[in-house]
Amino acid sequence: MAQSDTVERILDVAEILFAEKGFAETSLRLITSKAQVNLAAVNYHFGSKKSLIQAVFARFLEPLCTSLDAELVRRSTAEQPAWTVESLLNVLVEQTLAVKPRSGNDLSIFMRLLGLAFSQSQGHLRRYLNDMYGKVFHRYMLLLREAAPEVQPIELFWRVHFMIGAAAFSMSGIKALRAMAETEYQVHMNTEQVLRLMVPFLAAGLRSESVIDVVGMQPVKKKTS
Amino acid sequence: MAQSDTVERILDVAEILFAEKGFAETSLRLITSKAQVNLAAVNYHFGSKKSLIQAVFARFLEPLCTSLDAELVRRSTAEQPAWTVESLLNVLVEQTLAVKPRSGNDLSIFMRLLGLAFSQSQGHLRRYLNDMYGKVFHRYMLLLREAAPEVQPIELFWRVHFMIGAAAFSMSGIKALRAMAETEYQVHMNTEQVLRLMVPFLAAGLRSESVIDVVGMQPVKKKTS
DNA sequence: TGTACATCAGTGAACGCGCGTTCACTGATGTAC
DNA sequence: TGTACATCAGTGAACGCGCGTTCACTGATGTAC
Repeated sequence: MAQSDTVERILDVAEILFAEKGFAETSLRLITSKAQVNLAAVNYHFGSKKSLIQAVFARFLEPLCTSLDAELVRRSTAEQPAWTVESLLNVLVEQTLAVKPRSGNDLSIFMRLLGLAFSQSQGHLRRYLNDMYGKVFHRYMLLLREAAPEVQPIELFWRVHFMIGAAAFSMSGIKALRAMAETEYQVHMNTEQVLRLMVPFLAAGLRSESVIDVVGMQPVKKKTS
Repeated sequence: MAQSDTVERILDVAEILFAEKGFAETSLRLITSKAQVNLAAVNYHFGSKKSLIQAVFARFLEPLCTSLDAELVRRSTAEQPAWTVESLLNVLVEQTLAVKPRSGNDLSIFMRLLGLAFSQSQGHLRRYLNDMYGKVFHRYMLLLREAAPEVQPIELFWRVHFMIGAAAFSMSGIKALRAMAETEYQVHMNTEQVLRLMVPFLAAGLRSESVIDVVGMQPVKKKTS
């Protein structure tokens, strides 16, 4: 066995199984047996199960965030038409699609993992992702805010999370949903097409008229007042 | 101890803990010790951990689905203005809010549980929920289709799932998200306000202009051709 | 009214199991002299 | 070129632990005669 082909094999299998079953429900024994690797190898190479989870995320988020960040900077400094909500959504879709081709792994695995990162209560993971990729997310949020100045920042904050939810959820269940759509409407769609279907839905939602003043909010009380 | 006050105590505690930590991460030992109840009592009263999970859902979904269904029927048969996308979303929000006041439990617990139901891979739970509450969901889908006739059925199918995702995801992470919003914008919002914030976002997305012809689809090939 | 039995909520202790992790060890490869 | 040692990926077996579940049992209450 060539040097440390083991590490890749563990990551490949772990990625698929985590996406399929979640973190707590996927045991190291299952991962290592499917990867045809010794049980102790995970702790040898990664140190712990937690670190393995982080490594799985790093492997696909690192290139995505790097290239997304570069593209945001490039098109912001170039003399180009200003960002619109649509163009911001589109650049996200394009960069996600561009990162995809590693092994035979499907785009939907990435999306499902992203969804899990938020919904499973892995505190360590949320902290890790925020430390590593918070900067890109923040830049994206700023651009989005400029592109939709009529929406109040806090409402935009929530809308972005509605958007993440729509994406993570649909993508995470995309296999089952596609099957349902096929039997019911006799039409086949791939993951990329579903992703593109999301753009106008989300753009319209993000730009829709503000209701935050109707809903009402209380300012946070200061501790010393 | 009066007869079977135990059952309620277990459900109360389980509901909170499941919402907080997820199903796999919440042990029966933790539930029974917090409920000050014997460990074996869960299996005595519910039969298994799976059944306890289902019982937790049944206790709050049963009244919600019953009253939602009744309200849909009532307003469909009454001589009322036809359903709009907004009024359909609003009736869902209203019925959810109306069910809330049982013990001191927060609305966000219900919402977080709903989110978990989709995102944790509990196959038995998804099957159970579909069996019990699939009928109401189907009725709701039909009304939505009538309210947005300009959107092609298959695109509406996907958009409804974008919508479910947005709701399930934001609600399942609502505690963390609210904390972020508070530190960043110095504004406190409760679950009800977030829920109402979702309505215009989703309505605009659902009604947005169709792009399905641009995205392109292949008709499903018949097996014999 | 008194006795024998049935029912049933609840208990305490133990069961076997699968988990993440640890550790002493192997065996191949590289390096120093 | 040969020997001694270091490095390091990988291994096999065991560790202790917490888990869901089981089971024989208790003790209070209800019922039949």
